[in-house]
Amino acid sequence: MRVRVTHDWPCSAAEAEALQERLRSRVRASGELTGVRTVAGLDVAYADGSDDLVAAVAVLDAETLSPVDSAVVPGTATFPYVPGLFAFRELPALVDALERLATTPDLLVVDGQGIAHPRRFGLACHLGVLTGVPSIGVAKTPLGRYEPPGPRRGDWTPLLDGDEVVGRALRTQDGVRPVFVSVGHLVDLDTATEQVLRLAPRYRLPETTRQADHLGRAALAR
DNA sequence: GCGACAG
DNA sequence: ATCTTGTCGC
Repeated sequence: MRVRVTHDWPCSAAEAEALQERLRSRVRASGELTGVRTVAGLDVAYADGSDDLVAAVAVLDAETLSPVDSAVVPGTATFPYVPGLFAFRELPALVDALERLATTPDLLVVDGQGIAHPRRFGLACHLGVLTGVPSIGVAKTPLGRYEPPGPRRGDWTPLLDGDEVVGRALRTQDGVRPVFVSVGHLVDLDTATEQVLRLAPRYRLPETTRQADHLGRAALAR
């Protein structure tokens, strides 16, 4: 698929924050996603503690969850890890990987936050805006506060930043820790929740994320 | 002001 | 993110 990078790469934390403030206005946190045929999972694996990394994208059939396309590319993180600016570590390699895809997925499922971010512009929003493809963030740990949801698959509670609802703590399987779902771009929170549940019929994390994770690890081992 | 803080 | 032992369950 083709990705339109519409901005210069920031060279400092201040520039990166300013870019997030600028791009956040392009985010559309609504939409119901009719006719989703394929879903992409995006993940990055790191070589030990270094900045060498592998970006992996796994595209699955939305119905059967079987693989239909994938891309795995090596890269290097140029930004230090700073919560809030996390996207700038993984973005370049993930964009490379997306560009090597033979197809254009109908939905992006990103390992990290979307709107649930100090400036409402997490990695999932950034990728959604750059691609114009609907995106959602599924994080393993929250950036905001939440009360534990009920114990059953499908139970959820709001994820809060102050008094603002920025996402949901969602139980994807009975008795497992919740995942943290937030809107990336061109979808509403109900739809995002519904998609994550559909993509996680058996395990805590969506099948898209798991597939991408496996691809990345396998590439690191070589 | 201080602490907490996606991967 | 990544590093680990043991343990539980299909």
